[in-house]
Amino acid sequence: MNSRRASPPPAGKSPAASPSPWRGRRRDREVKREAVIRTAARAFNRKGYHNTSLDDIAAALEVTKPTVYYYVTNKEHLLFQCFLAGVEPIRAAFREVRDLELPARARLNAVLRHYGEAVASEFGWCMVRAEDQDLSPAMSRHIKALKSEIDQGIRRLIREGMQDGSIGPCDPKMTAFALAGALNWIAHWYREDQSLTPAEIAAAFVTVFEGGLRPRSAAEVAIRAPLRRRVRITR
Amino acid sequence: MNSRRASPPPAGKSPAASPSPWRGRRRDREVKREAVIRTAARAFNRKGYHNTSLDDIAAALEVTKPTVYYYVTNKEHLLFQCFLAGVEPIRAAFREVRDLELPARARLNAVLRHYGEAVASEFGWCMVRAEDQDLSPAMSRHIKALKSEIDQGIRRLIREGMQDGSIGPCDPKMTAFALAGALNWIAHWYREDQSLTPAEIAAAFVTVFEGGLRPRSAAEVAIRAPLRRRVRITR
DNA sequence: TAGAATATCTACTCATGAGTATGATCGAGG
DNA sequence: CCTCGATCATACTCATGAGTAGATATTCTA
Repeated sequence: MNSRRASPPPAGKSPAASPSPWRGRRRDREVKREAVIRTAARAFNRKGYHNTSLDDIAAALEVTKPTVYYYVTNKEHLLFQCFLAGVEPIRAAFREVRDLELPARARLNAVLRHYGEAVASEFGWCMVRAEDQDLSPAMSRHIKALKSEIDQGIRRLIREGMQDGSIGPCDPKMTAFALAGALNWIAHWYREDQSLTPAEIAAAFVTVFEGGLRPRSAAEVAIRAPLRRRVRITR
Repeated sequence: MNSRRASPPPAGKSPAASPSPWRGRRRDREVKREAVIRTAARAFNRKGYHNTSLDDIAAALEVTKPTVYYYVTNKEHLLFQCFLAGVEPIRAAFREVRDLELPARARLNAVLRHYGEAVASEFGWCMVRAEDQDLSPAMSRHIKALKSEIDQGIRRLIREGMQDGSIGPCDPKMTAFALAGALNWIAHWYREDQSLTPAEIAAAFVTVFEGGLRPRSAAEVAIRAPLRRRVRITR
């Protein structure tokens, strides 16, 4: 019922930032394979995994479905590849930061910034939303392991921060969940609201995480707070 | 390829906390309708919207598909009803808190606590994950409006908090996104990790939001921080 | 107790979409 | 310039799952 192939080749529909390496069939295998992944990621991002058919992806690449299958084994692997493309920068961030001579909070912030940018990237949605429900047990395990690695990495940095004093006392597990959750959620709204760049968003979030809601001087609250508001104590 | 239907009626699979009102056919229309919704929510929560067929839901209720259709118009409406069941407590929280004579931060915290509990509830997943991609334009608009209402409510409380001094200066929009995102994400991991009750989680999160990462006295950091860590400045 | 609702089931239709069998075609090396 | 393998398309198969048509059974009411 909906979009199915656009016969006239350059119909000017999707600007297609990368003009797709399918113009004549030279052997740039790897390039094409990556184009498939990226195109799939974009489609998943826009319409969701289950609402995207491999015909859709093929059409976006101006080829047919068997061609797509020539580059990936099946839809599930395709999602998995998108996931990998999404997490890799995050794992890289951990590696980059691992040996820096900085207090743990600074290292954590750096990781979180990269994390946020990754989530706002093309592959962010796939990474964040790759659910075990849609995957075979094997893939599910694999993905879960990678996610867990990241989670543990964050917790470790939090613990280190509590030790070196750069992070206040807190529950590492819950705090890690809160931080990662806030960042993961970017994938849900960034599509609609691109008023900031990924880097700006990541920076803004880190600022929020840093300070929390409480004003710097706790005294100030007591002075100015309870004066206004209509009455009626509910219930 | 994976799990599909359990033929033997009471195979003792899901304990079914509520023993389903289908025992003889008295007219408890509304009760049954709600049972359908709740059962659907549980199924969506466990296997995802797209991996749950109406046959599955019917089987869980020990009836057949047409019976389910007797109570809901279609799958989409079913998801929508689950969504409504999920958001309603949150909207109620805003109403409850609206006229309290408390600093805005306290009111915000109360809302966030209810929010967190709602997300960890049976309907949390449906509420959080009801995507416009899976819904008709009309429903999508409706859901988006409700989500926006909540978002705006949080932003307003943040702004009020900045005015009455109970909340430190920040960007209300980004802060609201961060808070809501962290809470929304609970729906993703609470299924697997139920080591805490929803109330405990909500409380823990609010604590994190309150203080942020920075230690209470900023001075302490400078003293203890930069002493340890192996070398190698990456890149 | 005879309809009239109300509630549920059996047995379909129909569209979609993943995945494939098989054959055409292109481009490069001999 | 001819063959062989790498690419790609046509034209399928097949399972699944949403939604429905048309009984049938049960309860309520007059």
